[in-house]
Amino acid sequence: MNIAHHVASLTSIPFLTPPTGGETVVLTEHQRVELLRIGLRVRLPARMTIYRAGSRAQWVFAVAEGVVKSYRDLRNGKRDIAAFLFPRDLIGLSEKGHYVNTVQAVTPVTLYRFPLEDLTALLKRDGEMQFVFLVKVTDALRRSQRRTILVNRRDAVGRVAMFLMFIMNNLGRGGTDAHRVPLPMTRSDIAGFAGLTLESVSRASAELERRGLVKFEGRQSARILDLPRLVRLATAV
Amino acid sequence: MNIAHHVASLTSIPFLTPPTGGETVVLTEHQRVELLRIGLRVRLPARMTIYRAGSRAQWVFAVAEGVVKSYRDLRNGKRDIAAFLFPRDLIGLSEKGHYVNTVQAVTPVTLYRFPLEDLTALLKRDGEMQFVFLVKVTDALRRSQRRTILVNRRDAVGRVAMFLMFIMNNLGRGGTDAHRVPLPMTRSDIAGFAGLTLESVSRASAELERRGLVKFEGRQSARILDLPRLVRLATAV
DNA sequence: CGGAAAGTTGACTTGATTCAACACTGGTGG
DNA sequence: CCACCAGTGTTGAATCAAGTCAACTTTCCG
Repeated sequence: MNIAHHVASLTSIPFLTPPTGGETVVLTEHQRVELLRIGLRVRLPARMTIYRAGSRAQWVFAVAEGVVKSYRDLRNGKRDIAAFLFPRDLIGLSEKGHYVNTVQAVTPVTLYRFPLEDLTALLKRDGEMQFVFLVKVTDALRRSQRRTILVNRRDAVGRVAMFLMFIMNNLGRGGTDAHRVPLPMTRSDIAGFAGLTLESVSRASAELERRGLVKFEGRQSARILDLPRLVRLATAV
Repeated sequence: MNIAHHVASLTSIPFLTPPTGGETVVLTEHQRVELLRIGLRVRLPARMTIYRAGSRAQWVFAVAEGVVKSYRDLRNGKRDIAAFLFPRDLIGLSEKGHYVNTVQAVTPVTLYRFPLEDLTALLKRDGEMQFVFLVKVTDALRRSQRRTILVNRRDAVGRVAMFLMFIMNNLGRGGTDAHRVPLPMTRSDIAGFAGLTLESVSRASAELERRGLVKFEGRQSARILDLPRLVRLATAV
């Protein structure tokens, strides 16, 4: 696989409707080269911590392959999953020079690592490229808001349905089987993301299966049996 | 008041720790002028809708004065408050050319309105200015994530405490009385933001008052009586 | 002053959490 | 190769806090 490929394919939903509609590849060949000059490709095994909350923020990462989780451990012992990150997502959110979340590989991952200073310098120089990043962060903001809607729901079954839709929208491009949803994260991670306990996720999953909407195949994957009804349930709020 | 002042004072927490630490004014005189050339100052009364979810996204706004709420009406009749926006915040989040939330003035507001096309063109030309916007959106993302933590909490009292801290952090610069928290929004808005019902907000507020942490003075303002304990309660999660 | 909107309070319901016991899975070493 | 073990997930019963429904009060504004 071409090393440059994934950096090249940073895509996003622009502010302005693109002529074609939908997603677009937005980096030029030249920009790709510029990014690779300052970036380093890194491969990490599953479960590896990429950085910890509070540590000095030196890099921004772009996910090329795999799934990553971003979380915070709360005082009450719970773990709030701030986001799951997929190929083409950026990681490295910091505040006053320190990362705000801990980020960990869920699956084996390939990342591109950019020194923060070099990247900001490059972005300031190249307005078009920076715009790609701006759009990307805007997209992350939208997703964060959508997640809050998910967490605001009262019913566990609806939240899990919404979570499944969320994964489909992010890993759906897998191409193979449109009705198979990979679930590389643990139930505990799902619970943290959906604002539920692990037990509630388990019960809600069982309920979805009982209703014939979804079939869980092993713990790493689910099959959507009745997409329309699942969608209605997920958007019922 | 100088018309240019508020646009000029778009501030943010940069990726890189600024030399002085804390917030910084980041636009130069030249950039201010450029922005004002494409921007229009708008004053709106309280309750005025600035734009509706789903409508064509033509503008980006910067809040100069006042408080604004961004929300979505959900199918189940509830209203999810995505964010409260304060002076220096940007509004205009869109997806595929359409606004995702409805935005409404909570108090009388002054806004600067920028045509989306002109603004994007300007940003692409001026990498330094775009960086200010990038940082600002990054900041919004952080706040959105923090809000999710708030909503994830189980206890209503803690959520209201967290909400009060949130307002203090955003309107605290009012200067006058550090222990007075203005609450221009309705209880219903607070409920929507905190993921509670209006009744629960009412009861939680009463509880905070009973515990001697806060005194509600009318419905538009609260007085913090025991900040340390309130902070501990708000960060207990 | 009057009416509508906003907020409060109370009684009851509900569904997720909690606590606890049990089942499954994948990897390790005897 | 199998037995064991720890990590992960499931299921059940009881609890409890926020939601719901309803009556009432206060405030705001014409």
